[in-house]
Amino acid sequence: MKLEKLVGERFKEKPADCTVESHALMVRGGYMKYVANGIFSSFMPLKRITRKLEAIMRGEMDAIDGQEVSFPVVMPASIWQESGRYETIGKELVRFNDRNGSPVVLGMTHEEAAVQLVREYGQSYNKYPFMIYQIQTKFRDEARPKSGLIRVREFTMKDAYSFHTSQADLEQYYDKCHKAYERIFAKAGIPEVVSVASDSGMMGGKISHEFMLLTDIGEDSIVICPECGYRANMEAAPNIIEYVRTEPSQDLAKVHTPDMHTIEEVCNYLKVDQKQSCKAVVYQRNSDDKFVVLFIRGDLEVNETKMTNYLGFDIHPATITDESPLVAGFIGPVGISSDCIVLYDNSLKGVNNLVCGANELDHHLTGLDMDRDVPTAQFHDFAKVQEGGICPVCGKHCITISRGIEVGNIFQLGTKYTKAMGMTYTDADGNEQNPIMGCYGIGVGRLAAAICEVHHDDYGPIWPISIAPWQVHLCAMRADNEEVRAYADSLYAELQKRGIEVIYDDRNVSAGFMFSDADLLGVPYRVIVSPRNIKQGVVEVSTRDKSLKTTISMETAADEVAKMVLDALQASQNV
RNA sequence: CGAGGUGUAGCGCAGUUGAUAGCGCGCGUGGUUCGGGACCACGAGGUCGUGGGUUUGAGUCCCACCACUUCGACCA
Repeated sequence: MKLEKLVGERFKEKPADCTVESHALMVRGGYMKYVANGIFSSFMPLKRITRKLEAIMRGEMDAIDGQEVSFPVVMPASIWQESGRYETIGKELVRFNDRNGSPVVLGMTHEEAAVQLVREYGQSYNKYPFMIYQIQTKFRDEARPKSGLIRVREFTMKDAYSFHTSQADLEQYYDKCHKAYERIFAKAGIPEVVSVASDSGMMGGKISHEFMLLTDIGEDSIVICPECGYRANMEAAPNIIEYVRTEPSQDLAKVHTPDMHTIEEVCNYLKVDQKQSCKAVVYQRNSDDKFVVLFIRGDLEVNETKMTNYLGFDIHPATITDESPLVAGFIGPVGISSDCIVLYDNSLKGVNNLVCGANELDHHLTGLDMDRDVPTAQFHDFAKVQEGGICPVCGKHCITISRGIEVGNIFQLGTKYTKAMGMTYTDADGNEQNPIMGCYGIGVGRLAAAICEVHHDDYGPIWPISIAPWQVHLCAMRADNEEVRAYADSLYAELQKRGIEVIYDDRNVSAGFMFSDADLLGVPYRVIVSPRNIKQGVVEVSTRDKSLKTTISMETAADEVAKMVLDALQASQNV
């Protein structure tokens, strides 16, 4: 490929709306173009990267007996009604009517389609287990797309669905898939991806893992124990509490706390540690705005996912008005309105001598003793784990919290979809059973962006050779020089003859211009032919990551470069 | 959905008290250059987001709407 003919432009200035480097570099490097909110078109360099990522995924999916299939982008609402998700999923699922007025949806995930495809096939136990997968477009009408390809509305996903006749078989396959995923990320050049225990959310099922690439721009918080290796998504990490009780237990007393609405203000005023306070965090049920009040120790933050999971319905932060049965800023467990759902976090269990709201304007209570004053309280875990918190596995105070990009996930779905959609098989004893499912996803574009995010410098991406759009970036400096052109042309042909993917820059432009473009394309090997080098009978070879910079003889350049590339490629696949 | 911000050439932006719409990059032509985004000359390119209003006159002031964007909410 000649760079001169490559469609798409590279430019110097950082686009105004880019908040992350991968976004800026991929726009500046001519990889993609904005179309609409959360929707991009790709140019050839990105297409070549994603094609290679997809090839890696195909290889690994095929290796664990996956069969590639294709599900539709537009599906009849009926199969989503069968699973129940037509009603339960929010506006991310795009629903519209076809010309006949029949409701249809845009595929945002394909469990329904997978069950629909194989429910006739899988009627006997002896067809199991099997796995089907596809690599295809998904559309999710996200509320807030951001960070370039990291969070978009339309994207390509590798999604796989496995079917089993026993939980043990699912677990065994799940583990195989887990290992396949590790190989995929290692081959794609980011072996540092870690799997973390996660919350299953709308997918259903119990066990699930997310594959996280740790970087500060990540949207997820990950709880890590450096001592024992425990890792979990913040959403799913249990918060362990140390039991704290002080003696003697004081009597309840009302204190005047004028205009003090936050727990910080109250604690500063009363000169007590926030750990000796009980704060109220108020939500409302989405369906009818009924108030849900959570009492939690003052220094902790609420994990809303845990609340939603416990409650079994969705909530949103409350709007408290004068008509509400709550006194904003002064809510406490003693004498709280019975017109709300009241929850207590584990952090308050058995604790005494707390400061809390008095359910009366400008007043708080001191001396709250949970056992004595709120004897009916039931305690559950609703808090976020904090930096330095207690590891739920090894019990040490060493939890660290990192940010990560979720590049893939795997779920043990169980029978949620097969049961809802009436997929059954006859087992060896002649009984009807629902197959047990697992599903396994990787976002292709997000993966490309995530790799860029952790593999770039100030000048552009540094693509791992396994997924780089090309393997060699050949620069003919002073292409108006006959010798340069003749030699570079022949080297271009010779490298291609040896199976090397070459992007060839023979434009008659200045060196800086040429190098800047090469940096933006991030091709791992750069080969420079120039009058200066020709005089010395050499070509220059360097790697994009600057780990290698050398010269080799013009006579053997094609063979040597080809060997370097093929060796590096081979090494990247030995994982 | 809540709170901010921004809409002016392909991109990044300036545009003062209301009076001929500008700069840089990019693009085209010609020339000079040539190892880290060179330079000169000439040139093309604009319904100033949309609609309404005020005014002799609106990119600029007022109102409404739309789009985008940042932060939250939400999210396999």
